This record gives sequence, C-alpha cells and structure tokens, in this order.
Amino acid sequence: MNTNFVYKWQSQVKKGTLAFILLNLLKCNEYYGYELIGHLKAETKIDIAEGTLYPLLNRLKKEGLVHSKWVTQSSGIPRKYYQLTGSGIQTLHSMNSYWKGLEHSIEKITL
Amino acid sequence: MNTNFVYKWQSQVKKGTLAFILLNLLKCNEYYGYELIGHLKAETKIDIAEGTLYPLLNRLKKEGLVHSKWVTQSSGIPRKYYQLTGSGIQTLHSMNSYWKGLEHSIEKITL
DNA sequence: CATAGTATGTAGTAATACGAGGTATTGTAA
DNA sequence: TTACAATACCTCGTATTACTACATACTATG
Repeated sequence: MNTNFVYKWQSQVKKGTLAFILLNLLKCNEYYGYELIGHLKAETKIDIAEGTLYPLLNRLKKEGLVHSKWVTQSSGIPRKYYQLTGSGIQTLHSMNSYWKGLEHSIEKITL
Repeated sequence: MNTNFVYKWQSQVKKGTLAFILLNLLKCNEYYGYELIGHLKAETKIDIAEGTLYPLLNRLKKEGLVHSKWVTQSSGIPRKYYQLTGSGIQTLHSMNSYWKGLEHSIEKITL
C-alpha cells in the first residue's frame, strides 16, 4: 500500500472540495476566517492551515461569491466576517447539483 | 451566478477524484486508455481529454498502483491495458475509506 | 518580559487538469 | 486515388491551487 500516494491524493481532493465546503458552511451562518478553521475541523475533520484558508477566501470574494465586513471588538484584533452573496447562493446551487451527480456516479463504481 | 467559477471548480474537483475513479474502474476490469475515456463519460458523465488521461495513468504506474501490458490486434493499433496491482488494491481501500468520511461530512453540511 | 493564543495576511513550491499539438493505423465516402 | 474521420498512443506549456514557512499585531498568563 502506497501511503505517500494516499497522503498526496488527499491534498489533491481538497482542491475543489474545500471551496465547496466553505460555501456550504457560509450558507447558514457568517463566520470569520480563523473561526472557520476550527469549524471545519470539528465538522469534517479536515485540518487546513491559515495559508490555505485566507487566499481561498480572497478568491471567493474576488469571484463575487462572498463579501466581507470588518467587525471591531472591545478587546482584541478586528475580525473579518464573510457571508454569501446572491451570486454565491446561486453558484452554490449549481455546485451542489454537480456534486450530487458525482457522488452518485462514484457510489455506483465503488460498490 | 458565476458560471465561469463553476466551470473552473469542476476542473479542480477532478484533481484527486479522477485518480480515485480510475482506480475504482480498474478494480473490476482491465481497460486500455482510450477505452477508459468513453467508459468514464458513460458511467460518470465526466469528459476528460487524452492529455489528462495518459499522464495520469503513467503516474499511477510510476507509483506502483497499476501495471500495463501491450496487446497487439490482428488489425489496428496495439492497445495498452491497465490493471490494479496488489499495492493498488490496498491503496484503493484506504482511499475509499477517506472518501466515505468526506462524503458523509459534506452530506451533513449540504442539508 | 517571555510565551501562547487569537487573527490577519504574503511568498515560494509542488502537483495536476487542460488545450494544443504530434504520430500511426484503419475504414469510408467523395 | 484522395481525403477524412475514427482509433490509439503520446508530449509540452499554462493556469490553478494546497501547503509550508514566514510576517504582523493584539491580548492574557506565568
């Protein structure tokens, strides 16, 4: 069994699924970046570094899927909260439908 | 809705899932490259270019997950058939278990 | 005053899908 | 005969993206 291949493969699987998961998380609530890392680990056991998350959030923002707002606190560093835009919601619907199809196809094959 | 983002996203999703799907297909039968493209489209509606498939098959071979054999025909170009190795089967088991977990996590979130 | 935790971000590297192109054989329609 | 599509293999350059390591700044604790 090629353990190193599996390790690299899991990293490749994240390309695509990470954005998909983040958008789905932001569908229900708004989160700030650092909070998302903990949430992601709790919900999916996927551990990502800050250097992975922040560029991803900026891409999603640049693509108009999310928008952000700074929220200052009485104490501590200001937080940048992200939430889905209208375009983000519609785009997510399209992604969800593609994912369902893929999931179904893979289920057929893996049996 | 950001159609271009969805298009690029689908390409990213393939990074990882493609190798996973191919290995699962080869679990049951042996196939040659060109045949796999048609099979993939029929089973999963995923359309991949030859420039994607052949390098991928070579990677899987280099990693020891598959091995290949040339089969000459009475007429036509020889075909290179691929099949899983022992290491490939065990590696695929590990990948299947990771995928199940991911699928389950995403299912929770997308509800 | 040093360290850990919170919170943001950037730069460089490795991995991979894709498009465009190349080679060769075979069957078919103009 | 000639042209073309289909079969069947392949390579190269580009764009995208996760990861590691680093940088910055505020707060609380020992």
